[in-house]
Amino acid sequence: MSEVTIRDVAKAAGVGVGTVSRVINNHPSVREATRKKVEEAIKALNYHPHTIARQLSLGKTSNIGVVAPFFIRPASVERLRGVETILAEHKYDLILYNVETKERRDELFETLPRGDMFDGLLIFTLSPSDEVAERLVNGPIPVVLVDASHPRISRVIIDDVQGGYMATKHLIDLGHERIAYISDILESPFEHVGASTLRYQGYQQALQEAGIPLRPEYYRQDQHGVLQARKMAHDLLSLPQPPTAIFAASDTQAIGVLQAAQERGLAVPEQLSIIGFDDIEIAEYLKLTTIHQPLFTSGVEGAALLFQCMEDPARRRQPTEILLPLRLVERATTAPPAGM
Amino acid sequence: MSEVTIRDVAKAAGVGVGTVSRVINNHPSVREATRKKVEEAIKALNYHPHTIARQLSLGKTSNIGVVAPFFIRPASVERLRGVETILAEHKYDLILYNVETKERRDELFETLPRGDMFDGLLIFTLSPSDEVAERLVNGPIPVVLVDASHPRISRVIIDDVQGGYMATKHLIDLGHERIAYISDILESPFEHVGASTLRYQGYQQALQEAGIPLRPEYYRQDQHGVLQARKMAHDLLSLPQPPTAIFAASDTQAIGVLQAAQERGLAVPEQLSIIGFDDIEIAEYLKLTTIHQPLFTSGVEGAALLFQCMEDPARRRQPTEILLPLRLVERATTAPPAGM
DNA sequence: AGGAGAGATTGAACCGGTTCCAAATCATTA
DNA sequence: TAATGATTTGGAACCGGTTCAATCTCTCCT
Repeated sequence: MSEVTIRDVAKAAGVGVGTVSRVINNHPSVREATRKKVEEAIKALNYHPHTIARQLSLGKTSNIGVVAPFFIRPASVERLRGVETILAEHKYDLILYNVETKERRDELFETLPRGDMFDGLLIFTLSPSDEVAERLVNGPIPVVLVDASHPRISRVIIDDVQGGYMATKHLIDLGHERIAYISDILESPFEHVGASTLRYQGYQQALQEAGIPLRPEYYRQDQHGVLQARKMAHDLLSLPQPPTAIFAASDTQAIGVLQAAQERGLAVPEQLSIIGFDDIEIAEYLKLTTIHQPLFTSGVEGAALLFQCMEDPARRRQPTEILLPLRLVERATTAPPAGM
Repeated sequence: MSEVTIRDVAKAAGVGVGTVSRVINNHPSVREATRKKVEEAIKALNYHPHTIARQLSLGKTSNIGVVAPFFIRPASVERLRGVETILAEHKYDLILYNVETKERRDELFETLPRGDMFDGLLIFTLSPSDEVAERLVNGPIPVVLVDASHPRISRVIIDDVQGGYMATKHLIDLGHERIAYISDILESPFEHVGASTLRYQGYQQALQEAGIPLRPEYYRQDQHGVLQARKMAHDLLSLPQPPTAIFAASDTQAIGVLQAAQERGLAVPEQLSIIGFDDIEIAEYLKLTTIHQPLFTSGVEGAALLFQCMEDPARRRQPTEILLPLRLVERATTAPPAGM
């Protein structure tokens, strides 16, 4: 089918290949008559330039790569959507690398920095080790982290410690003292690295500030997911002295907590307050109180920053940090504890 | 940085480029001693083959393209996840084309069939016109449709008419007669082409079969989205004789209906039955009765079929149709109408 | 030792674009 | 009309791989 090459067009139009190339890239120095001749030949042969060949000789791909762990999670999807809007503006295509295992992550961190398939790389949520960061910095293409961090690489992040603090403080201000925290696994160097841990720090800070002692039994961790969160909530609520409020490290996990409360016939927020994190779309419908983080915006900013780095290599030397604001969104799942 | 080419390696190892190439692709006829020499040179120079150059000379990209309208919708995301599992097995990468406007769709349908960026193309939800289909069939790479249809192209689909029928029949069997249907815009030749229309046909069929007259005021359409659905539900429930059951063409829209019911203080399912379509993840948490369609599986099957077509070009001549089963999932949002 | 045949190796040609130097054409002016 | 300079144009060389025909090296056998 489309085995028509630029040389075929040149022959058909009776010109040289250079001229055809110039017409395609509408370079100014082509006489009008010639241009027309070539354009006709192109149409007649139904010629379309071969993208890969073009990329090779240009040394530019017009693709950007995105590494997204669990891109099915609502948060990743929202970010991706943000990225997409910027890419569309720049006429860039998106190569998506999903990551669901540690092995896959390592494989990608090994191969991607060569960056011969794209002109820029966006990494979501996975904070690189010093060694990987080193490779990324020295690699041929710019990299921007979104929801992940490393001092040597430009990044778009939120202050997770502050987020954890805000959520916990909100519960304390309502009068709660028995406040639990559930999250995905902190030690996992893999998923959502750091975020849960940092939020936990914020949680601890707020408690300490209020003079509320930390109770180890009020902290649970498990794989991310509604089901696991539901299980953890049940465990917490079965304690001799159950918490009056639960802070879940993500809205998805908060849904599991809501579910558990419902199953136990506990009224929310009268008997149990629940606060999430992220403010994903469905949180509004569920009337879930949560900490809003600008997910869509993080994608937009990350992509925009990446394009800046691509245009101006100098920016790569001096990593930029964009810190996005958090906001408490009070809906209907938090209230003062029973009896206040 | 990585400007090391295969010729540099050849020189360093004191062999010809052909030999280096053979080592890279571990072709058998290389003597052990030579192989070792080359491998050392590769390591010493930190050489990595240039993907794009490889693709050009091989005429193969190891990418597959996916066109997904509104890939942020939970249904698209689930499908994508299915696709991803198959790609990972085959070591293929994923180039994602999001579509949110008619212009973008047309642009993609114009440029993608050339298929020089990938070895196979998956199109979600957008049924091609005869003209586009013609181009796809004659194009250089195989194409598979998922949740979209054209007689000349292999596809993975569900029976939307039957789905509409099942949902409506369920409500009728419960005793409902005042059954409304809401959907996204039928005439839109663009989004979710056909599905809503076909489900509407199933709805009509079921009503007719039960001898229930069709009431035009019980059918509403608007852009896809929770908010729009909520508005439509309010309109329906404000009618002098409001419906006792609402069938929403997607779970997302069903959420809007749930919201409206809640706002009006209508008990679900006692005063209003609601049934959705898709069975997205959150439907379970919401206890939404719905028609389950195998979203994840559709991605898996679509990708698998595509790989078959890529391996065996003969399969392209004879388009395959894979019809996935639908299933009614009864949860807690449907019940007999009040007073039965 | 000489020769046949299998196996290993080389490097030019190719994939399909872009670029750039040199050559050709055109327009302008003396 | 010839000379001069500005525009256009042609096409070889290049991007970095793979491939294949030709050549070189071994082994093994008589």
